[in-house]
Amino acid sequence: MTVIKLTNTKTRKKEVFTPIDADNVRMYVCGPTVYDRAHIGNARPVIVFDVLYRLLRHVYGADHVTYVRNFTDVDDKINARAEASGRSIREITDETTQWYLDDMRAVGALDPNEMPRATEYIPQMIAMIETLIAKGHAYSDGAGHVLFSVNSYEKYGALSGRSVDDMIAGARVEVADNKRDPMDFVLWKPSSDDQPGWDSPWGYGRPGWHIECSAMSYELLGESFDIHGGGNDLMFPHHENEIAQSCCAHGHDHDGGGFANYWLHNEMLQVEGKKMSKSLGNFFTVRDLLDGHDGMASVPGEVIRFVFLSTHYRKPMDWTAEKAEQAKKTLWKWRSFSNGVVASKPSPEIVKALADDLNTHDALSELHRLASNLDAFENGADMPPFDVDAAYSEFVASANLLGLLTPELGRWAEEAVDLSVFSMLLEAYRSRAKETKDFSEVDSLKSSLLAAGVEVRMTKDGVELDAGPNFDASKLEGVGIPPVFDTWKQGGLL
RNA sequence: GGCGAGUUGGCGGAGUGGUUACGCAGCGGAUUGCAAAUCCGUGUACACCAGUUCGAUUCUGGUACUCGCCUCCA
Repeated sequence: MTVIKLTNTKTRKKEVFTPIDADNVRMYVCGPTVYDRAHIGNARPVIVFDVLYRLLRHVYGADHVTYVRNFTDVDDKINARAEASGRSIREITDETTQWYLDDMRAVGALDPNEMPRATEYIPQMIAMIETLIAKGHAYSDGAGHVLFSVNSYEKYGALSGRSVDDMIAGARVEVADNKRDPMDFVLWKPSSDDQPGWDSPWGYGRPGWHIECSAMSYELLGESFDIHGGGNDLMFPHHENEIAQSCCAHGHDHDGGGFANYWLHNEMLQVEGKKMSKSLGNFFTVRDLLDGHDGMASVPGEVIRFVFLSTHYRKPMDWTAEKAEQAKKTLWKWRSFSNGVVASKPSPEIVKALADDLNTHDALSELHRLASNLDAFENGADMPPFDVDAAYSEFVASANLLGLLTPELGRWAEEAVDLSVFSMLLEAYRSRAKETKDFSEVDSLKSSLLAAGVEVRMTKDGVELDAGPNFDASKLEGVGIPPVFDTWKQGGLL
């Protein structure tokens, strides 16, 4: 069995991963609040944990992993969006949820096994809040709010390495009259008539932010499970609060045990070296990239995925157009010679790289090695004999483990372009030039083709033209086909 | 102010107590009418200052700089 090592935020160390139950490895990842299109930063945890999901399925078996990623469909940002647009909340959350699924599938993310919506787990949240009150970890302020008492949980702050005293000293906490401690956070809050709400023991209201993940993970994965993931911006307060709620609700208020054993956090994403923000004009959504935006060419989902995988998940990642361009060229080439190959088993080296704390970059390096080996073979390099078919199959299987070179993501590279007219013309010019030694016509046509993104290869056997990754058919419109060409064609000279 | 991360060759980006990362770009050669593609060869990097060590880019301490979180933004 492959040994997987993961960096656990809880211990700040890379640890050997041992599941609670190898027959059912359980992972929970915090999903989106559905009020708008996912920006490219949102895609990072999705891709990172998708790779982990694929690795776990590879190691423990596809039917022995349960991956849960929620949709937060009750939130004040959604309320604000509904009010501003005049549309209903449900309309907005349904639409945004579908967008999210479409966009994440477009970057090659498998659907998790469960995708619970927060609003379908309100009774479970209320039950958990009642338990917390009964155990003395939460209190009602009598005005419709229920708050979690951070002082009732001595390990509060352990995940993010903060103490309650430090944070209060930081003076960034909101002071409110109804809190026993400034760090106490809301489990339940009252709703007005025009806000979404549910009846509860504390009146008509809605849940606070953190309780949903505690309630849904408990419901779907149990009191204890293996992995909990998310962006590192969620470490505090969201994950800290989840831990406090869950541990206290399930009798682990003194040891901090139970709940998730391994906490994984991905680093943030930047764009061209800067934090993505609307004011800098470098803010864009996954859909913007997929469809093309602001005059920029569209970026295939597979290319987005490749770029993300080229940086380790615990390091800040910089999205640049340059990286996307390089990734596109690489994938184009890999696709061109692996087209139609049936995947077998991934290379042990790829599995090893991923098992070492998801070293996706190292896995890509290994993929490069496998690819260049095949490439060298294709080009007739002098090399020791090997099982060529097996090598192709292993290459594709290895890429598949990373979610690359899958059939679903291949459409962008499959546009068949008929360039036969141009290759015949080029061939004709060339044979004539060989007689006359005047290559100007050949060179002129060649430059036009190159400018349009066509790969031109002339060998002694003939001319070969292929549309490259940046092929632009419109640039070929101006290339003249001389009338004599038709004559040749009709005369059977070509 | 508190917590945390990072600083690697032209660029991107892994990794390691002593030996080649890898990719892209570059350079030389083969090949080509010229190219492209491909093949062969090529670069000796690890912020700074101390310390530990036979030996540190890799461990320890410090300095500088960058960045993230502490604002229901992944």
